[in-house]
Amino acid sequence: MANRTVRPTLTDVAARAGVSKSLVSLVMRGEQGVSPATRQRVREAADALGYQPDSRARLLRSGRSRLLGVVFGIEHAFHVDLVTALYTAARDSGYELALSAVTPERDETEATASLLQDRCEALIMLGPRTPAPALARLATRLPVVVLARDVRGADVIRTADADGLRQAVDHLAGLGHRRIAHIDGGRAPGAADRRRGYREAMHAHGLGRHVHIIAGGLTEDEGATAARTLLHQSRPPTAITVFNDRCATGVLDVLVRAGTRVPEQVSVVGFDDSHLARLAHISLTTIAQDVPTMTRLAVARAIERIDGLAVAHRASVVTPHLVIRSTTGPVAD
Amino acid sequence: MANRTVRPTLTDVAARAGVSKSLVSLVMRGEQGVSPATRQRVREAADALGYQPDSRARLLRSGRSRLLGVVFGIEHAFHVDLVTALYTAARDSGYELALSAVTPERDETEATASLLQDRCEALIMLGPRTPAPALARLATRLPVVVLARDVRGADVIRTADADGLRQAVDHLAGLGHRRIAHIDGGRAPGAADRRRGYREAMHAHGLGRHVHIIAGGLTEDEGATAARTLLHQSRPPTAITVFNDRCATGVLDVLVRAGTRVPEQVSVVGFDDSHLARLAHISLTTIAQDVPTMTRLAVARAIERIDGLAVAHRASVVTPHLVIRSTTGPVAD
DNA sequence: TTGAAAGCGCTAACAG
DNA sequence: CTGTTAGCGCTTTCAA
Repeated sequence: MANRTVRPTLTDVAARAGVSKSLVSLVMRGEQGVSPATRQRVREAADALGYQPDSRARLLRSGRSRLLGVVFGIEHAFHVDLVTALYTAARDSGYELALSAVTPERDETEATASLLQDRCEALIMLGPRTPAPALARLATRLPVVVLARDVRGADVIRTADADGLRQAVDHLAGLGHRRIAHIDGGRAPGAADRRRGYREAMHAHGLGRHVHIIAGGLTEDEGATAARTLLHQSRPPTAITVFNDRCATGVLDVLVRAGTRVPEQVSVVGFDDSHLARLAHISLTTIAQDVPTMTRLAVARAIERIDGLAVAHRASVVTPHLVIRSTTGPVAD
Repeated sequence: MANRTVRPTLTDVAARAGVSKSLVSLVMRGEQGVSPATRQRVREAADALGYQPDSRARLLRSGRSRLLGVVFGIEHAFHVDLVTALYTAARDSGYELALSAVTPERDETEATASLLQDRCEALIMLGPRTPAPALARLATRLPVVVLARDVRGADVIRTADADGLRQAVDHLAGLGHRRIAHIDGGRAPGAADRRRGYREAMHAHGLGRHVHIIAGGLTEDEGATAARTLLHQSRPPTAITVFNDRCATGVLDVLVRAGTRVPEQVSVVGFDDSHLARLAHISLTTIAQDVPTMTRLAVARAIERIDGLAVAHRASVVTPHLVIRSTTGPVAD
């Protein structure tokens, strides 16, 4: 046979402690109304047996799973930051997180389906790519909180993307930059708003004729490609705002390799303040999404809905803030 | 009340189809011995109600969870690659993956405990930091497969670390390099073997007196620090082997910023072949761990143990291979 | 081929 | 404070 030891059940513990199952149940859950002596004996019996409650049975009986499903893209640096913070946010909520990763070979549909089978009570989806109607349909079955994407028919927690880019442009303009470019995120969630924020801020600073948007993307490679395009121009920009940190990392790399000094010759601003930006050797000036607030809101919203509180789907917009590091400086002239 | 729809149960489907619960159960599991007509009616009823089996109840009854628990460090690039591959490896195994992340605020103990509560049938642990005795104790309770770390008392799937570094040194020596340094991984899993492999290979090439090991680590920042140390030496090496890709990325960055051309002046070799190494703008020569093989072995080993097949704990050592990209070249003189 | 009944490990009423 | 009972949604005998 296997080396698998049969796991002790609540009944085993009860037998060993010489009490009823109910008492053991109460003790294990830390409920009140058990004499200290009994509590003590039960604890000892449980420890001796190495008893661990079976969450499946527990949840089956109580009709709930106390599980919050999280769908995330495991290769996205920012999602990783969000998941990390979600664990913290959920810590004292009475709910556990059930992770389901989207990988190149495992799509969102699959990731979601497995969470549904686990009877998660709500879904928190990070930057989902699922079409809005499908998302809305899903939201009729269980509470769905969408993070980092704007969509109707579900609860949304997102960053004020346009405002973030405004802050970036304000910062650069304040440093004297005029030729400020934007490497965008294409069709990625939030990209349209960030483009708009950039454009509006440029106009607000009277830099309308310097508006310059280049196709980028979410990845390092896409950033690198865009940066090369920029370098080959007759009059390259003195500052670049980039869709996200990951993409900005690619941009930085190309600049440095080309011998362009950052920030002396070109300033670069990212977006997200993901762990990438904080790396000492990158030290990227960026627009920080307020991850603790966003994740706290996401968990709170999910629970509200589970409790049947919220009625209409709401969108919470969280303000980002500028974090100045080493990739921005005064314009050289 | 909440917008939560009560999920239909097997009983609901049975009622609607006008058959017994047993039949529905058989149909849902695709078992034989049900007339086509009945099968058809049950299918329709299930679809009409949007029925989805409750995995918890199913597993409770059958006494199994068919779950493989995975403990991983969400911030480690290589773990992310492994998790991605594990999903693929487990796809047709009849088991599902249950992910539990280790974060700065959620340690391995906590990550493991939640998996145990879910009654995972086996644990796959990626580069665990848990002390060997604790790991061995855990392995007496359920099958534990350790990936990317060598430890007694559990099943181990790991890369031939020393051999990997030998390949790196062979490659560099073949390019004419003599002053080859090694930035190590300190106490990280595998670091000792990689150090040893480096040292042995250097001696094998008659380069014993050039052996030069510098304290590094697993992260970009640690690599950057080590690289700076190296640059400040009177006679810097012409080639550097680095503990892993992540650390090598930090090394590269410092070199490039210092105006050192790679590979013209200094060659760099990483380890892992994580997605970082493949980024076009990094294009790091590296020692590739055979991720598909390792993950396939890990899943297979876990299942063997669950089935009670394997007896003694075994260590499977997978051979890595050199992937030549753009960070290595002939020595300049 | 189909159905009835038992029970997985646990919690929630309720009674003592 | 403690024990008894019933049953969560499902699978699994066992009979029909």
